[in-house]
Amino acid sequence: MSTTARQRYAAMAEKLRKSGLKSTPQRLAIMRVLSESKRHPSADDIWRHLRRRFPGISQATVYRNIMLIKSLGEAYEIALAGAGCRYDGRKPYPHPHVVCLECGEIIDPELESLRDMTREITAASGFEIRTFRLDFFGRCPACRKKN
Amino acid sequence: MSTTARQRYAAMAEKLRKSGLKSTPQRLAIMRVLSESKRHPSADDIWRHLRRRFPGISQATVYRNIMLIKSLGEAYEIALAGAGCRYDGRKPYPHPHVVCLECGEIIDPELESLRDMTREITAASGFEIRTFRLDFFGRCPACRKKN
DNA sequence: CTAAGTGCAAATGATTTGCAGGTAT
DNA sequence: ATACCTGCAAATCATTTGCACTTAG
Repeated sequence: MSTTARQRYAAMAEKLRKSGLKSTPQRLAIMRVLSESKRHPSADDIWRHLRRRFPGISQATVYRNIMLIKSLGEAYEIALAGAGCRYDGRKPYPHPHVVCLECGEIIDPELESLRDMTREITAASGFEIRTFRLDFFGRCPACRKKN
Repeated sequence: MSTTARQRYAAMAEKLRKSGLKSTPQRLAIMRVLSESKRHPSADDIWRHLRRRFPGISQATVYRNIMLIKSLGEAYEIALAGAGCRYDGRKPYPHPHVVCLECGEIIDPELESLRDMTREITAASGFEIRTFRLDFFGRCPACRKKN
C-alpha cells in the first residue's frame, strides 16, 4: 500500500489547518474515519460510527464536513445508483470501481486502458474531459465460487 | 441512424402488448416521448411535455410508467450525480455518456476501447462483469468556443 | 472577543405510495 | 366485470438549511 491511513489523515488535517478553518473535534474525527475506512462509507455510516464518541453529533455536521472535505480535495464522492452517496478519503480523486452485485464489495482496479479511452473520447467528440465516473458491476471471485 | 423513433416506439408498444398489461393513452404517450427524445429527458421533463395533451397527468403516473418501461427492458436509466435520473428510450441498454458541465448536453460516444477495458478488469480482478456505468464530464466543443 | 461550527428541527427535492374512483380488455 | 391504472395528496429518504447557542483561535 503506497499511502497509509496515518499519512492520509495527516494530509487532510494539514490541508485543513492551512485553509484557516477550524479544527473541531468532530471535523477531525470525520477526517479520521474517511482516511481509515476502506469500505467507501456513506454519510450515515460515518454518523453512526461517530455517535459512540460524540453522542450528540448531528447528521448535518457530518454532511457539512464531508462537503467541506470534498471541497478541500481530500475526499471523493461515489454516487452509486439507487442508494445515497458514498465517500472515499483514501483516494480523493476520480477512479474506477468494480462493484459485486451479490455481496456489495467494491474494488478499485488500476486500468491501463482508461487513458486510451479518454483519448478516444476527446478525438471522437471534441469534448475537453475534466472528470469521469466509471463503475462496473458484476460478481466477485468469491461469489462466483459460491453459486 | 440505424433505428428510427418510429421503430423504437413500435417495439415498445409491442412489448407492452405482449406483456398483457394495459395500453393506456398515458403509457403510450410516455413511450412515444422516450422513443423520440434525443435529450435523455428527466421524469419531470416528460411530465411537463405531456401536460399539454393530458392536462391532468400526474408525476406519479410518469414515474410509475418509466419504472414499468424500464422493467420491460425498453428504457435505460442514466443516474447522473447531483440531479435526478434521466432516461434513454432510444438505446435501452447500458452505454457510455459524455456530459457537458456547462450546457448539460449529453452525447453517446462509440468507444472501441470499452471492450478492452472490460477484458482488462476481468483479467485483473477476476470479476464476471455484468453491466457498467461509464460517464465522462467536460466541456463540449460549443462551450469551449464560448469562453 | 468573534467568526466559524454545532445541534436541532424544519425545509427540500426527487421519487414513492395509499387510496378512491376510472378504464382497457 | 374486474384487474389494472390514474390522479391526488401524503409519505419517504437522503440531504440541506435556518437559527440560536457554542467554541476554536
